[in-house]
Amino acid sequence: MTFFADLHVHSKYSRATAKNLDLENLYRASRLKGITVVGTGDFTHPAWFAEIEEKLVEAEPGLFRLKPELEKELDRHVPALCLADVRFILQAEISSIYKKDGVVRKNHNLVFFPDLQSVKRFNARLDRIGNIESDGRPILGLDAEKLLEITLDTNPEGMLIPAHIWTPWFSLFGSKSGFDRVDQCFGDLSGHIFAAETGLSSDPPMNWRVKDLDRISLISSSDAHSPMYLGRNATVFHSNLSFKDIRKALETGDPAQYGGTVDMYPHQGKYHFDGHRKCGVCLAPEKTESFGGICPECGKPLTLGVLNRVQKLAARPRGYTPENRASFQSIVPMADLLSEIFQVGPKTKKVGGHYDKLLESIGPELYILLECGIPDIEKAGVPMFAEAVQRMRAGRVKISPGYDGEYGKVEIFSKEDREALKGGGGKLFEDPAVRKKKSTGAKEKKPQENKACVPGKEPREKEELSAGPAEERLNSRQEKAVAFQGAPLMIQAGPGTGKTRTITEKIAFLIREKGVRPEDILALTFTTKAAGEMKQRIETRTGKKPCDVVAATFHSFCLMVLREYGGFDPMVANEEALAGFLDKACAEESIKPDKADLMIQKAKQRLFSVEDDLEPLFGPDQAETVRRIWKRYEALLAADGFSDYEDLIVRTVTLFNQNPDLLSKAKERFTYIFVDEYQDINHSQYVLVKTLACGGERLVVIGDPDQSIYGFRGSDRTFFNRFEHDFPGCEKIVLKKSYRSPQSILDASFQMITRQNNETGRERILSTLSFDSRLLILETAGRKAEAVSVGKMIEQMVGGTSFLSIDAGKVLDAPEKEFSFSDFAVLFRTKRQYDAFEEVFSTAGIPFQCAGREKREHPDVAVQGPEGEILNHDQDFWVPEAEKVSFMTIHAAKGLEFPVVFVAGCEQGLIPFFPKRDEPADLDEERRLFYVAMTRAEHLLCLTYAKKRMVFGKTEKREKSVFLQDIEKNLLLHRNTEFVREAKKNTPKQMELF
DNA sequence: AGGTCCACCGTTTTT
DNA sequence: CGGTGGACCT
Repeated sequence: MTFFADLHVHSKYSRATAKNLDLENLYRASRLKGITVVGTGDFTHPAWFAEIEEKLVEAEPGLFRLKPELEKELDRHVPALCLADVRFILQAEISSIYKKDGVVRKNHNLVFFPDLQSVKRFNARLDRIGNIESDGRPILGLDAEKLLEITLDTNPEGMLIPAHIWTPWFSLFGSKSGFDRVDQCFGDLSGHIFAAETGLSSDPPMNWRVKDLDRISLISSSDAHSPMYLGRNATVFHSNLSFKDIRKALETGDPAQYGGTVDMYPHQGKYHFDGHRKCGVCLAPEKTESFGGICPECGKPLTLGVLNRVQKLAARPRGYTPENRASFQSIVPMADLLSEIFQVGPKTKKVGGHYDKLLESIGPELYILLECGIPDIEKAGVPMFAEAVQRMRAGRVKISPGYDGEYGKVEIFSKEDREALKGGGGKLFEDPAVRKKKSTGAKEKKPQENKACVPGKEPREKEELSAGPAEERLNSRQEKAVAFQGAPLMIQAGPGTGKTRTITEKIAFLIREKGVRPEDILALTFTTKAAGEMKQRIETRTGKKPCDVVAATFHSFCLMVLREYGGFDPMVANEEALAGFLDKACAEESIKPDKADLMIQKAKQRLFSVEDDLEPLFGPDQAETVRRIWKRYEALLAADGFSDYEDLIVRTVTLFNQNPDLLSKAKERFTYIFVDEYQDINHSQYVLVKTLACGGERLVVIGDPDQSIYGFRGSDRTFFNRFEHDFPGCEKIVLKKSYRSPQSILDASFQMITRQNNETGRERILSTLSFDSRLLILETAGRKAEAVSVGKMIEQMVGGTSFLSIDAGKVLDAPEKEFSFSDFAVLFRTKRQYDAFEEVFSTAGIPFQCAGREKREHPDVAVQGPEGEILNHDQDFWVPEAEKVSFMTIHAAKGLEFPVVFVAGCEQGLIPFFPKRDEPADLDEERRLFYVAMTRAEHLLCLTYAKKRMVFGKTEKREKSVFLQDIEKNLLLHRNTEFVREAKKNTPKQMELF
């Protein structure tokens, strides 16, 4: 049999869809339109799937029908001539946003299954990857290739069809974030892609020009967001009614089974031509070329349409027709024809009335438009309608093309036609003047030359760079730091100034130019991660792997020394064992284990022994208690032959003190000692460094005292400031160029941080970036509102156009940038703040990951790696490449950078944090924390705060952070929640294209 | 031993 | 508000 199918629709659970988009109305609309097989849409949505299970029953293999009792009820409201069978096919659309080959990709794919069980399994798998509840068309950070793999894995009979493959924002071939070829997207699985959806803005002849699509069957569907749009595009089948037969028809492309498509004129689609909706500029691709892709009105890049993109990928000329091509027919939806005839909107009562009348007297819409004889149409008595259908079938329609989200406009009758037809003249049928004509743009405007070319602004300052490949280039200060020799060196490296690069370059320089043996270089760090990264970068830079430079944490270095020089092999007790010892040691004492732990560590860090006078550290009240606990703790450790971490450093220092020979040996061995993050050094580590480096010129320390945020665990930045005193004759180099943040962010953070001691005369860091952005300050009602606002901003920015350019105040003075979820970080002072955000983001379907969240169980938040796999639940980990928004504490964010940074809770009590009620413990460290937070941003920094917040069970009024008062007003853009709402209202098009 | 009630407290975190 | 832990009870 021959039938029409509409294989891409949505339900009421998708964004921006009609509330009445339920199975009953899909059924009814299918009958009115003449569609036999209709997609269910949205089967991933739990509520919608429940409706599917409840209301549908299998009719033919893999196809479903409404339960008879429901059909019966509905039959009464359908014209007699439209009473035909309707079958549902299980269908959903998945929106994938992910990075591939370093580029953000966004595409939509249709997934079909022949049975409910498969859908259940499929949904269960997606549920672990992202939030499928929040929208009928879920947004997942899932690679399309992976999605295809999951589909086939769930049921090899299932099919995945890339949706509206040409739309700029979300599609396989989209100009904004798509691919050039099918195999770039689907890799080895490309063979399983045997069909693709043309979308409203392209039709088969456009697709025929692209060689990559030769083996692919084109389908056309409505992507209906309301029942009335159903069937505006459709696919024709000459097959049996079953899932298998439909699949086979598409897979083989056999003209005996697959009958091609019915398409609206692509010019009617929203993205056919190029242009700017706001500027009223609509251009054919050739014209766009002549303007260099720049809008002649506003000077920004034009939104390129589908035709443009097709031409870019097309190997064949316009009008190329392959052999054995499937047939296709162009239509104008009946409501549009009637709207044109009566010169009223397509949704008006008048159009509706005539529409109903036509269906009642002739039959379903597709039959009227495509098959019914003209005389029969005339009999229905709708004036001019038969003529309109005839012209449409002959292609005699004029359409102003759609562009940049604006639908194209259909014109069938000119003013003169209208007059003539009203006058009853029949001449028009032969009028050769009315041929198919395409406008080159209804509102095309003349270019304004001075505006037309606004390329990127000149960089703020010309970089003095040394020669060599880009990654090796250093600015003059960095170069000086690399080449400097002859005295201890301190490099002060503010945020984004290329600290690690300078240090690795210097090490590479010593090895390459100065003949220093790699194994004679010691690089000390505070974390294993930092040590690993350092090692890796040296390997990359020197091209030698493995690298023999001793890049190690303080603790692992000490362990090495104790083994190699001290002749003993300490065993460090694990966390569990240590906790056990502490528990025992604290039994019957007034100090709790975790407090005692901190105290003992503190004493060891200060190189106190258990016999020393502890009063200077803990006061007269607690000194003796601590001593008792400490003694017991040491005994317990010794009994099992354990050490704790601090012991490693203490013993190493002691070893060197007591054995000058060993010390000389160690000094001889390491001709160079590098210390990274020197501002985080504590007393015992400082003594160790000084012991090893004393008397030589071999020491290089690097760090930034403004980023010292670990005072609570012993770090003491005064060692950094004392360096010149400790190592007389040393050289100090300050790096002053930031490669990370825009100037306003640097200035704002500078103004804030220099207030710590009312500093004056310090030089600010200069940005090397060619754009700038003001800081957005967002005031929200409460913690939920704060999370919602941030979520909405992220949605808008991921959606395509930055919401930033919408606001007249303009936050970001930068070229349009594409953001993906991994580009965002939300930073918090406390982990407690995660809660509201997790809840809101889960509901909104925005993927996120929390860094360093411990002792929290969130089985509903699956931990997912970059491949969309579930990698395990035991250890909570944060994957930088995962396509997710990062939630982290400011502490955890140190050393990282993100295109867009939100700092949540910029209010008194959180930033600065008040441990008690009224006063912060260490205002300066809180200030430095905020400094670290602010300077993570590469493009945009948004500081949010809540006007009220629940604190210890009571809702409190909150004031914005005092730190914000230290920033000049002109760098800031203050907004409240309303702003987010407004911005959202103005940009519905990106996330909901159709 | 296991359960219930009430008082209390509430940051940041590496080795 | 919400989790923990000590005190006290069954």
